[in-house]
Amino acid sequence: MTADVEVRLRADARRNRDQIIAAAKVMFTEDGPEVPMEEIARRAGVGVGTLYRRFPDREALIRAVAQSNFADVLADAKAAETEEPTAWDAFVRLVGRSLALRLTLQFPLWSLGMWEAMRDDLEITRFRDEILAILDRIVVSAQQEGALRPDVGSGDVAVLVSLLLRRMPVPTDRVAMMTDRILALLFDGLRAQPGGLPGQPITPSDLGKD
Amino acid sequence: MTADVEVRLRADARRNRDQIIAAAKVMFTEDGPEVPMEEIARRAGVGVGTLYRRFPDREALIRAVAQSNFADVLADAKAAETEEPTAWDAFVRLVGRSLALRLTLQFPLWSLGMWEAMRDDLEITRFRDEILAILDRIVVSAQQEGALRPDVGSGDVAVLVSLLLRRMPVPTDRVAMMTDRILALLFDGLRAQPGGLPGQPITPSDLGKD
Amino acid sequence: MTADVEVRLRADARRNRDQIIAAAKVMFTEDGPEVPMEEIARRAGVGVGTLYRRFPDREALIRAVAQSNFADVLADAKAAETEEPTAWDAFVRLVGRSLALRLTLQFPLWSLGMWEAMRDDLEITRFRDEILAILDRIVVSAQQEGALRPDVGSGDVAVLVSLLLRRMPVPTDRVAMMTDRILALLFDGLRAQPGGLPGQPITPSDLGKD
Amino acid sequence: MTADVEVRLRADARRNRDQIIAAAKVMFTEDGPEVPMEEIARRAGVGVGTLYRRFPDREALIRAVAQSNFADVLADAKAAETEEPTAWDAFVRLVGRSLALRLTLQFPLWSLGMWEAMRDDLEITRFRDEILAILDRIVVSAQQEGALRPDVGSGDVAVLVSLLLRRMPVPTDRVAMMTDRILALLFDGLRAQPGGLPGQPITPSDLGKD
DNA sequence: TATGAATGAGCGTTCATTCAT
DNA sequence: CATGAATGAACGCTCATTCAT
Repeated sequence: MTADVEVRLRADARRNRDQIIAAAKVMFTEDGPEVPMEEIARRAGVGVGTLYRRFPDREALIRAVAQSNFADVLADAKAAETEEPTAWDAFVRLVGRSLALRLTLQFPLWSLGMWEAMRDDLEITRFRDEILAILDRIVVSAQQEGALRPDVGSGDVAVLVSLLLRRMPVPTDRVAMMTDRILALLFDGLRAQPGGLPGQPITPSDLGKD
Repeated sequence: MTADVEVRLRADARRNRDQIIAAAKVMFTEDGPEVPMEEIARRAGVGVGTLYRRFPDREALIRAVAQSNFADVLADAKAAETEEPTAWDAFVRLVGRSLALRLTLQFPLWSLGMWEAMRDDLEITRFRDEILAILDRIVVSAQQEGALRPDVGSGDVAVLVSLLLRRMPVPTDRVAMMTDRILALLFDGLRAQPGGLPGQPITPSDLGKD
Repeated sequence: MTADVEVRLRADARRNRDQIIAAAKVMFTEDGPEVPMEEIARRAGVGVGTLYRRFPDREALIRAVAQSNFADVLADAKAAETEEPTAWDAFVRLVGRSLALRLTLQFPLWSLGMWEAMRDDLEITRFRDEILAILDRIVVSAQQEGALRPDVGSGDVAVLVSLLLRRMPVPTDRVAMMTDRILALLFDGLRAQPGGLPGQPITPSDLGKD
Repeated sequence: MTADVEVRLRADARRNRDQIIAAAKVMFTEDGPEVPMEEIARRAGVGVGTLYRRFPDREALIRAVAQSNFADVLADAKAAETEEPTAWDAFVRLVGRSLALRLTLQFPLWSLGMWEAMRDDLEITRFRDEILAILDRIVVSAQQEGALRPDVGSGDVAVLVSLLLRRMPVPTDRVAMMTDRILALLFDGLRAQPGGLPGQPITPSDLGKD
């Protein structure tokens, strides 16, 4: 019974927490990392105080949102790896179709401070490492399949995608088509076999040392 | 004499204006679009009052900086078109080597409001149209040369580049190499002849309607 | 059975109340009258809600703490009066050695509002009157003994002590010695017989009219 | 002419600064160190922004007020030393009659943090050292005159006074008389020759090491 | 006209108090 | 009756913009 009460309480708190993160995810994505905390609270249907009870400051909230995003990406990556017939298919699905990936990647680009905050977050680091490990497996397999050019590393892919998948400030109805074309161009570039790329393939550990 | 005085004043004012824009260009690039106006003024060596005399508000200043950037890009584009032996070379130079282009492109991505402000600025629109016209000529020529795949439009290129050329939040010594590799991948994709891209080539007028 | 339960509850409640007051006493003394209520509750090992159930607001809690302090002082005063051989000894013990007195006296000095709150508290007033009555008896006796100068009233002593016995913001190891010296100076002043003090001796009833 | 303009500007700013400090002095004294900054600004007749332009944060303002207070005390101390016929007279005047001293002394008692902030302020330290040096001279002279007991140091006096001269939370009309009586008691204690005080005389350098 | 002082709205954050569980 | 989650008012501080000099 006591347990029951506590579970109920937790359920409530949990729901609030989730609502806050959901609201923050939307508002950060729409309005950038400086949206007034009060707006986030309003959108989540709670008071500011509640928001601050769960997340002591803005950075904590951002980290929580990032964790949530990374968790989604990890799920996507796992699904892509296990469900697709070829590594290239998995690659295309993960890079080209993961909405979670898109949302996640525009996050750390906000500012250097944010980048660092996220790098120091253990949870996020863990997610990131897992994701990169999966991506690395996919890249290597796709190269063994002969579908992906051999002179790229999974780090190249990560950088490329992180640069590419950001919100375009154009009317939304056009974004979809544009994005598809850009991705197609990108895949063509990644498939091409010819001459070498400059420098060395970028690996996950290159990124890790940032 | 009066004229003389006025001319002098104008020279002074001109210098102030230029210093302010130069300072703003640096600080916007380094610290984003929300740097305190007073910092910009300090860096320009003038008082805030002077800044506000020249640019009634932040948006006006941003527009002025953008104009200046676009003018630089236009100069780059003209030089590329006239000085390079082939259209493909001009294309690579403009897209891959124009620092002005890079700086310019990270600008309108700051926010939707900024994008709109710039679209409504007559001067900027003029620059932009000229730039896109040149880019379009280069693209068409490069396609006639057989160097550039025929199923892309100059709008594709503009979008691709605008997404690609942004500051990466990684240590600077690594950025150069990463950028080179990404650009090489991109050019390979653009060179590839194979199957079609989805949708229709994006043209300058597509972008104009945003 | 119901009675039993209620008695049990009362015992519980009583214990909670005591813990809260004990915690508050410590924290008010250490951190001043504005310590967050939640900290007090945490230290007392109860939830804020419980604290507020017992004490409707901060002032109520402060009054309760003050009552407790005054009760301790009264006990000290009674003990001093009955246990010491001479009135002067009782006087020195009460004024110079009563820790309860010291703690109590830094209390009402916090603010005028607090002072008034305490003056309007019937319980506190009763304690205070009893304490002052004892002090007055001691003062008169000590004067009859010839030990204490005749031109002071117990009110003088009360005022003097209330000003004197406050925490000094210096490293604690030095405080003890300083306090001893100050008290010795004070007692010398009180013992001295010479010329008159200005004004009239301050009596308990003078204080009562504040 | 330019100079003239600048002087005018400075005069304005100076006046604002002075008004802010004056207001802060009053409000800190009346309401403690946590009065809302906005109240201080209102009382000074300026906006919050102006206040923050001059004093980057609350601590800076407090330090400025303290400096001003200490400067006043120093002036009082100098006047007492030069104008009074005997060292004992100077002593009584400084300790017993300096309003500036009274106001100053309730300052550092607010909190440990404040005490430290003031100790790290070079300006304040300088004033303090000068004041203590004068007090020390006065104490020594008064002892040579035979008026002041020889077993106290100027540090004893400083501590005693700092404890003694604080606002009493009683109706103002009674404060004056009470204070006079307390001071008279104190002076009697200081004059008395009998037995020794415990510990060693407290010197300015003892205080300096706090 | 250039300056920088003044203003005040706005956001982050804390905490007293209330109330659902 | 205990708990601790939720609320929102209040205050610190920043900065865009205005305006006196």
